[in-house]
Amino acid sequence: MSHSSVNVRFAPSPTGELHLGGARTALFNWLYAKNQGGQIFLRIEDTDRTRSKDEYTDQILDALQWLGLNWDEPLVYQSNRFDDYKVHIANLLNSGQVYRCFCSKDELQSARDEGHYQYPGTCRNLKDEGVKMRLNQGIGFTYRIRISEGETHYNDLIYGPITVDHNEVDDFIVVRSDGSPTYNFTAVIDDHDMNITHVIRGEDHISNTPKQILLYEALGFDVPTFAHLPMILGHDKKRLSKRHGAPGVQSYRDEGYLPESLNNYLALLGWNPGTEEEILSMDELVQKFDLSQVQKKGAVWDEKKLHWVSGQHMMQTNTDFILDSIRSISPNWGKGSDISYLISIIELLKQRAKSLTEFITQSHYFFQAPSVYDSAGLKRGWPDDQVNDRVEGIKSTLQEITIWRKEDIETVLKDHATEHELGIGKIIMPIRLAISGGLSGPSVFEILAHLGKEETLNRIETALKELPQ
RNA sequence: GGCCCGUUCGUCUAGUGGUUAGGACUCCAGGUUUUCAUCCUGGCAACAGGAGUUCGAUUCUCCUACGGGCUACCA
Repeated sequence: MSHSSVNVRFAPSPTGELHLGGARTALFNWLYAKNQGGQIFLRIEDTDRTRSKDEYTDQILDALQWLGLNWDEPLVYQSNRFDDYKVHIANLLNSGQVYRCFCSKDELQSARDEGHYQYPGTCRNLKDEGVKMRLNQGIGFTYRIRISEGETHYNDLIYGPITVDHNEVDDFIVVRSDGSPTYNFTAVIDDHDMNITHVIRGEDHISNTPKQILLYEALGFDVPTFAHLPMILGHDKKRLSKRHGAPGVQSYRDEGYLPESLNNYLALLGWNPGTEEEILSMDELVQKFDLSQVQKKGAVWDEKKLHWVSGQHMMQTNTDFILDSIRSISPNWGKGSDISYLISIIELLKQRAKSLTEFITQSHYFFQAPSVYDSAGLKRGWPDDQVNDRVEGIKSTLQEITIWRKEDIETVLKDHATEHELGIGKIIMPIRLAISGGLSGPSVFEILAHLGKEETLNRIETALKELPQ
């Protein structure tokens, strides 16, 4: 393994399902790793034992798998690493870089309530006897890092140079009174132990970064390179959350979006390939991805554009694959029909279905006669019983067709129109209504050919009986 | 309150010390289509504000405003 190889990680905490922001972070990490020929690791940040749940871990892994963001081994759980953290704490305590703080949560909270936002340093310089006394009294304590004066700066791959004065960095807690390590502490140790070279994460971590750098230095570790990604926003420009009705990644799968579409749109949110291309395959994304093209500004999530991206991908997607994908979200779709029939239906709908669910909702009439007729459609296409006479004529014409294929049907119906001096629309609209229940869809001639002569005539017969309503 | 970050059409974005400030989504109008969708053509629509630097600033600097993030014994 060469020294310059890139290692990145995605480190979700299993306190909820994978949401869009997390997916975007995962994607950018993954794209960067693949682009650089590096590796991407996954770390489950489950140090908060009360909020972490295994079912969320499962959901997150499932979502990542669905997105195709496969990760390298090993998969790291922070909850398995508590012993490692303890060793480092002991060392830091010995060297005096960390000290025990006996202040209670309530004390600290009330100080904050009074407007003192920073830790007042109450226990910073306790003498050994003072510490010993409190320990003997059984007073609970946390460990805090001792931050010295100065400033810390680093060069963010996306935001550029960032400097923070240590006055702004509290002696923050690294180990809680229950003995569990906090995020900033575990993240540093893990990123070091996992050989992470590039930390790519959300912009909400910018202000954690100086704290972590200070910890890297205290522990004598090399500091990795940081890159912070802008947030994904809701329409109110606030960070996207459940409040915006932003669901987990799985619901996009259930809504019928292909992973490639979601990835493509997610990539476009805060990044562009430097050209005006917008529809990109995973391979193209990997090839063109570049952190220096990443935006600093938060980006508003736009469902409509996702839908458009999805439609573009759908047109380019292999039909067999679409069939498999439809079946994966709706196993019973087209059950009982030949695969070749389903394939031809997908071909017909491919240009108009922008998601897998739209294939399903737009294909009902290929499998069963319409049970209701669209009312707006009836107004236009079958307003009164004059239409019935017309349709009777069309029906007889269709009945005479011997070879039931699209071309012949088309010819016959067009001839019928000419013969009776009717606009072709006058013929097609009622027929479309009769066979599909609505006024939109692929070529009527195609639909008739697919349904077969008998089924077509049956549906027309039914419509003649029931319409006009 | 403090600190950090940001600000080009409604949204995603391109862009340069001198451009008719470009593209995409959405929306609207027209064309193609038997319908819908696709596709094509056209249209609406932006440099947050104020100073400064400069012959000239959307572009560089500063200030203000606005927005976001952090300020937890969450991650």
